[in-house]
Amino acid sequence: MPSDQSTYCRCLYYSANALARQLSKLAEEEFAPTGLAPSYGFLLMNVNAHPGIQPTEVAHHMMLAASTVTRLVEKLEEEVYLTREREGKAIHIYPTAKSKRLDPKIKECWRALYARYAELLGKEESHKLTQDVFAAALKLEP
Amino acid sequence: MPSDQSTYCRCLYYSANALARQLSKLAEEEFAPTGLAPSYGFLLMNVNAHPGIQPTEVAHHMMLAASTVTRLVEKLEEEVYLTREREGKAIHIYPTAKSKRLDPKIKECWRALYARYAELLGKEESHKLTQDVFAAALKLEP
DNA sequence: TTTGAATACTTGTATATACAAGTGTTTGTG
DNA sequence: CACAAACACTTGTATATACAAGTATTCAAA
Repeated sequence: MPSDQSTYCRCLYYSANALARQLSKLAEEEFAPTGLAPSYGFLLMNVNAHPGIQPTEVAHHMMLAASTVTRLVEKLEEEVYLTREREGKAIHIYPTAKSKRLDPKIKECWRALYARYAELLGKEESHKLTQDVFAAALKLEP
Repeated sequence: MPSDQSTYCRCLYYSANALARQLSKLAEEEFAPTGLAPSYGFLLMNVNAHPGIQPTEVAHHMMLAASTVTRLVEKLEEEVYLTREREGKAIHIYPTAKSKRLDPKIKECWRALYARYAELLGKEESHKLTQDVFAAALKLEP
């Protein structure tokens, strides 16, 4: 219940973080059936769709730092959702059977998440907002 | 350099988080002259503007969990930017001279941050985006 | 008036994320 | 060829944030 007349509402840094936090909460709830936090789910989808993908590519796709991807992949490897294979200086990431088996459920959760915020924000509005927000994120990239 | 054709760009959870991360990076840079991370700066502005404010109110204003506010205030008290006074079950937060002295600089940094993303996103666009993003964050609040 | 519920905050613990520095590999240039 | 620069990843460390459970205070109802 933040005050609408708050000065914060005029700051994109603040607003974007607030929105991200709210959505993260929703996403965590919706991804609960997978037993994974949303970022892990997204990463698995990525690897399932592109077996052999490299951490750097994943980092670019997800707009995360390379070190963050290392950490995520590490955990998912521990839990046998994927494997890493070194090839020279490069690493290739492959999904395991466990990961492939989970893929439909992840996608289901993803759709449920979409349905959830589309319901709260309006279908058209949420679609437009997603585009605008994504475009802005791209423009701010270093 | 995320692929524009990425599936991610259609997910608001993902896009909002990406935007928030980029803006946090900008904000950290712009707030560097204050010696504070952006959240601390915003909190101080809040307390400077509302001496005696309670943590709960701050949490509402900033859309943060109460425990997060406790943590932020704790640090700022250690560094003598503010003081806490208990009154029954309530706590009141007051700025110190140090905090009041810093206030203009914080506001300057805030303006610089605004100028920075307005330049990158376009003035009108960033203004509109801020409104839309804030409105969405409000709608998603529990 | 006692007691149970609500309120306001704190504490323990966990997570996602990043930066900077480190390691190992490849590539290009003198 | 040798060696420096560039690349791809990992590791150490730090931060913001949250949830759940805990403490202390106030309020309401029997």
